[in-house]
Amino acid sequence: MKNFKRHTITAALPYANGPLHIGHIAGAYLPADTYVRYLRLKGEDVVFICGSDEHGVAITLGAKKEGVTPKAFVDKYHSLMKKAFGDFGISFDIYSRTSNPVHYETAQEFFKNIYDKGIFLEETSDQYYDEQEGIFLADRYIIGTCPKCGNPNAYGDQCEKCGTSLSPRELINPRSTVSGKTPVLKPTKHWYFPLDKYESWLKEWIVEGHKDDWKTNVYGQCKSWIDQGLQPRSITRDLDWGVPVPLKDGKGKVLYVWFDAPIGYISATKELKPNDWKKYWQDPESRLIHFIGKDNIVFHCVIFPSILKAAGGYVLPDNVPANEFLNLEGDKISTSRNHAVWLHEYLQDFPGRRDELRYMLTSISPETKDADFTWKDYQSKVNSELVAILGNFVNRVMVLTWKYFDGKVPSAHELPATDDRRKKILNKYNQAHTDLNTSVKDMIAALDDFRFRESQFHMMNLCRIGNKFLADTEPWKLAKDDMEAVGSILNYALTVVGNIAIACEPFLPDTAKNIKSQLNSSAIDASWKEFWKKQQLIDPVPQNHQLGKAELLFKNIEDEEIDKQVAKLKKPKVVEEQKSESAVKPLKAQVTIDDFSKLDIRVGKVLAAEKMEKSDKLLKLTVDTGVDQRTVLSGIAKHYSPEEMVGKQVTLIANLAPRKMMGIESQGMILMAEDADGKLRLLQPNEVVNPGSTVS
RNA sequence: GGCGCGGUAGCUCAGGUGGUUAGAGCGUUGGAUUCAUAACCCAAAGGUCGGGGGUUCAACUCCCCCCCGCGCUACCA
Repeated sequence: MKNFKRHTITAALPYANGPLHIGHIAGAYLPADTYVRYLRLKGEDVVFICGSDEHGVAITLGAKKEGVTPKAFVDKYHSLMKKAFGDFGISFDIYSRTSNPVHYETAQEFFKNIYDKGIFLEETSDQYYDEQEGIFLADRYIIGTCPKCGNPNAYGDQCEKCGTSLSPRELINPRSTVSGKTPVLKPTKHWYFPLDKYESWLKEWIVEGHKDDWKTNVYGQCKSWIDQGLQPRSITRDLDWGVPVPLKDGKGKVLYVWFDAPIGYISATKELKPNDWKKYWQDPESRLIHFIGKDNIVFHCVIFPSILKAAGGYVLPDNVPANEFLNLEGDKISTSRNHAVWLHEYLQDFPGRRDELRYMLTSISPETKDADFTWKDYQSKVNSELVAILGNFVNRVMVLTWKYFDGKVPSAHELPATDDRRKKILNKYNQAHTDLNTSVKDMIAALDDFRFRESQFHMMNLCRIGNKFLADTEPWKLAKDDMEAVGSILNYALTVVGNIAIACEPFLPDTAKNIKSQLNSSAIDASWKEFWKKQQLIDPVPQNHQLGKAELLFKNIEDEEIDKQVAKLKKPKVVEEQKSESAVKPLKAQVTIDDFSKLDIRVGKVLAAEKMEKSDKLLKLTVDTGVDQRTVLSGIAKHYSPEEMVGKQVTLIANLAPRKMMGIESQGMILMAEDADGKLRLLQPNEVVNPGSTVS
């Protein structure tokens, strides 16, 4: 690997519309924090950058639903997340936010820079504008009469009845679905970033250049994207919340959120280092690493680097160690179903147990595939690894030293004396020493390679070897007649404890501190960073040094504690205010009873059902509508199997214009309820009725 | 459906460019031990390496087909 002078480490900017859960932590922030702590311990020059991503439509909608301004909305979640990160001990050098003035300036400069180079494409088009709401309307927020078939409720992008794809301007009598008013046509200009022009460069840089050093999941995802062909991406929006487009004709427009968000890394660095931020982003000897979840791969590997490239003079990410996802008790983590372990709640329920969560999340880190967090597993990891292996080892060494030497580090005597017992001790010592140094090297090699799970395992090996060393040498037996040997053994055991205190710091910072304080190390640990340079055991505790009192590092997690957590998941709490509200869609424009009565809604019975060829979502249903039997296609394949649909009563719109999908005509539409998760459930009468019964 | 990433002991995972009895930790069982939070140490049992073909003297490792999980993408009227 190239030798870099400094490191710029970023962790994905979390979106400021909800609290953090363990999936976020395991995906990006914990690995990033572990890596950064490691770099700092090595004495590297490193900045660790993060902040809240606070722009985008989702924020404005969320704010609207809570009846607050976007600013107030993001303020709330920004401080919530910042506090949770702080409480958990993620050691950002700065946790900033994209609503900061510095960020506005930076993002605008970026835009201007690329704009001035003439790289952007500009396109002006007439778009409908809702004068009452003062907003431009996206195509699907406009309805009107279809020019082809006369359907009065065709959407701006497509008519449901005849299936023709439309543009909003073809509609007769367009209406805004937001206000119900007639929108007016206004020209609006947008800017596009020509990603396609960077295709060959991306191929060279990623497909060829990072074939071997990027993770397979990351590389594969990028290659797939690039191979599919890239297209210009619009990077501006008609919106009043965000970074204003810094051009004369950019009034009322903001930078699209994915354009401004990654620039947030740079603005945050500026905020942190106003005078020399540039070297972290522009000096080729700076190593840029993005820690993200897999949902962010293309932005960080393809789009943002292209933007950096266009801006010119910026370093590109050297690596993007993206993690897969974390599941919880066998299910996807879901905010709306409250199927999640919220970071702030964990910290409340398990005070003083930050390292336990770190340990658990690292040991199941979704580095190569989705992982599953279970509370039972958490308990087992804490009890049988942290308590039994690490905590126990440190404790028994401390207790032995106090017992035999009043807590003073005994001297190491030359042991290879004549008798066999001492020879055996020397053998065991040599064995342990070799194994320990191997583990240290393995641990550090894995850290360099972003393999944190494995690295942490090697760290724990130090404790395993330590335990074995004690069991092999049995100092408590020697105490009867060979205190010199006991002293040598404990001297070495304390050396191991000291090295563990150093080695565990990237993974378990609180534990490191705790062990150090038990070793009473404040006066002696100045040279301990040598460990990271030499990549081998150092001699951290001098003889005669007075130790502090022994204290247990970890407590066992009792069954009741995890039972409580599991129960909490099973019984989703009476959903919290803003969470449920933000999941509910806004009301559509008012209709009259006449509008409603045009619909022929009736109950039918499913006679047959089969999967559509080549489709993941569509089921082909044969429905008895009372008046006929017909074929209806429905996008419910993810939610219902063909078998369970047969015989079911369904509600359908029977007079909807037929529509061809995947080569087959659908004659009607099955009504479904969709919850916040996107989960679909059939709408049925609560008692069986005759097929053909109408709904009104 | 297309593309990408995975599918190895009960659980979490290792297994460059194919080569003797497929490994580790945790769990389980048995033993030993008492310095230690019934912890530690030793040992054993546990896998037709998702399924089926093929290439090869030899495949977990290469090729083809299929199944399952996850993600991106198209069809959800």
